[in-house]
Amino acid sequence: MAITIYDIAREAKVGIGTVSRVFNSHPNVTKETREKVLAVAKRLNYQPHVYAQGLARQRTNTFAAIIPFFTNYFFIEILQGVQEKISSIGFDLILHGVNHPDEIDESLRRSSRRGRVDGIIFFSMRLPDTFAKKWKDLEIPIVLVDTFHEEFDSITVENFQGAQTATEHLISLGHTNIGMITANVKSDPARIRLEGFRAALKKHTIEVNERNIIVSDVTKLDGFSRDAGYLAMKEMLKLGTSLPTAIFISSDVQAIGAISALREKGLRVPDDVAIVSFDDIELAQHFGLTTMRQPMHRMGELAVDQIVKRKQNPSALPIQMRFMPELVVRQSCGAKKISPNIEDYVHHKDINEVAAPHD
Amino acid sequence: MAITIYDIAREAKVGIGTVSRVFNSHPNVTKETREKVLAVAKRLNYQPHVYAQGLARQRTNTFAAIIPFFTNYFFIEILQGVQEKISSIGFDLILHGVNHPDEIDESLRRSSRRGRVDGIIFFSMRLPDTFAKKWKDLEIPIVLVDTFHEEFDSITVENFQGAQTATEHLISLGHTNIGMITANVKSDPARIRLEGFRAALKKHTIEVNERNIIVSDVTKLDGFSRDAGYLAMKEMLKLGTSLPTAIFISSDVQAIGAISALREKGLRVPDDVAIVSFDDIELAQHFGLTTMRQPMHRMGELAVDQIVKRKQNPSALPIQMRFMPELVVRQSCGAKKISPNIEDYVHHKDINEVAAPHD
DNA sequence: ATTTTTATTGGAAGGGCTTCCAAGAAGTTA
DNA sequence: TAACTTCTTGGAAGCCCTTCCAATAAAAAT
Repeated sequence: MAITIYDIAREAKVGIGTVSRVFNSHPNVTKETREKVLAVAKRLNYQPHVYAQGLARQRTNTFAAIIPFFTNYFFIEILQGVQEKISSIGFDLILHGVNHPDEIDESLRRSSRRGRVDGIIFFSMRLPDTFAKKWKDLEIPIVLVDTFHEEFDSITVENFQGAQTATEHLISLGHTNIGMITANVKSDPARIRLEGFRAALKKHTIEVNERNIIVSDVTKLDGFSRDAGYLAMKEMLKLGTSLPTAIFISSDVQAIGAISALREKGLRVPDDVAIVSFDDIELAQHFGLTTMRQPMHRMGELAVDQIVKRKQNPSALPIQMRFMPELVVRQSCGAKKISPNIEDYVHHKDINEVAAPHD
Repeated sequence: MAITIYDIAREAKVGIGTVSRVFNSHPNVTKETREKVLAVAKRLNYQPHVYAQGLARQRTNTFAAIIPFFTNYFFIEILQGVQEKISSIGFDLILHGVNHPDEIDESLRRSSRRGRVDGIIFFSMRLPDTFAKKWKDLEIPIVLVDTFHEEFDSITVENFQGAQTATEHLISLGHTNIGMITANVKSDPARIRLEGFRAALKKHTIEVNERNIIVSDVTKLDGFSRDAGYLAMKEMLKLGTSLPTAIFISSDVQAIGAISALREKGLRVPDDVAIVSFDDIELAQHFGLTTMRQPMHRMGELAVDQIVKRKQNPSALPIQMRFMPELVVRQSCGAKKISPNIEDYVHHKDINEVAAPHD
């Protein structure tokens, strides 16, 4: 049924080796032979069999991405970078969404099956120790994004510095009663951002009021979710009149949830409470969030680059790439805009009114 | 290096056929042999080679999803359903993000390479005619989601009815000066929703004022984007005092953009302009959008089911599944809330309020 | 005890490609 | 012209499985 190189070889009156060489751009094929073969291949509508190639070549031209399932826009934006880069080098992407921590092992196992993929990009979750131990036996490169393990290549963001910058921005706006809402500190980024927050206050000799720090104990997505943000803010609102005038929130999605909670109480952002968050997902713009931008798209691209490099040089020492997040000033922090450009203005209103049109 | 069934056969002192049978749960293997083989396999940490299996079995246990690249949350929510279902049946998912219409052909070609995938799920875009013609030569099942072609299985939503329901909801609230913002009518859903809108007005003998209809000519994502919605509303605002008091917008993302434009002019939703949109992406909740819900997650799952069925019965007539979208009443339409409890609104209400999509 | 049936097993063939080796053709050099 | 290189080519072997067939062993029936 399907056309194979044998069919082509027969029709073109050449050997299968020659046909193969033509398709692999091997230099030692005369122009005439090449053209003859290509003509026949085209006529028969030949398509190489990817699995047969994979088996013979001992590689798959496929990478796997293991991602905590995309309820979270942060991952999607990274994934975009991954996808674009991957298809630009002619590879395929196998996607593993992990809905529950238990599935991590299963995903890793499936992906690390011999000959399944040529590399794994592992996102945000803590790499299980069991895997780290076994890994040396496999020959598959793996790169971590938004998570860290000293034995592997990783691409992360300077969470500490970023948190510090965010907090200092609030300080620079004159706030002294500053709080923080953090995701579950079982997650490294959450924990480190909290440390950065503390450090910033300390640096400016502002006393840390522990009651101003709400640590989420939500486990789903490690608390990097709107719900978690909403709940945390509800909790913080119990502070009543001593509510902080400014809050650093460990992610944009949480900030969005937190804003909902504030709105419920009739509090306005930034007038009553100034907010700075982290990530700069696309939505941050809608909500006018001042936030620490992570170059997510770029991180995705780099992950692919790095895995390719790692394949070429498996024994090099693990590389750690860290990005410095960038402060993006919008409206939620209440900073004066130097240039009131329209786009930002648009979203300013959303924060206060549109999302809850009526109550 | 890598362990093969030959290694296991040797160690376990059995034949390779027996080893294979053990792993394929073939019934005719004695318990002792099976256990012996499994023990050795475990000891050697055997992993079957997926490509070799694929080659021998003539199938891949992999599906491809071809998706307009996910700037649009609508797709992501469908993709979640797809992913969950796919991994629940032990298959893998190859993801093709299409950033530009030109890439559609390339993606289809790659996916339809012999032996690459066992099925294709194709989203939202118009299937190229060239492919439709060639398709019969391939033996790969394909199912369309959110797009239609009479020769293929498809899963869509009743856009006409949905648009009509949405519009009638506005009519039922007493509006008579009703407008519509639609995405690019090159997209079928956009066009059909417009037709439904017209039909609803006609049915209630409200004259259609063409100036109240803004058709986006944005090509990116066929105008199903925030920017497109923003621009369209800017356009509509030129109507000045004769601005419609209610607007049906062909998607949630556009509605979000449109609301921004309204806010800019100091207009409030729903007080000044009532809005109903379409999709019910997760964000709709946040913006309090009254919208027509599409069961996206479910559509994703069904797509997988259907492709499995189609594999079993390739010659059956194409099946067309259509969901009736459901009106979800929130705030943007100005309808009275039954329970003004804002907490419910933020988190739980929508979930309980809306029945599961019917089959 | 003998024949028939059924359960288990080994391993060749085959799936479609790449790659290596050997051989023949063509081109160089002296 | 002879001896040596360099190109080009065909096809066997190998990648790792599944599956089928034939063979053997065990169980059942006579």
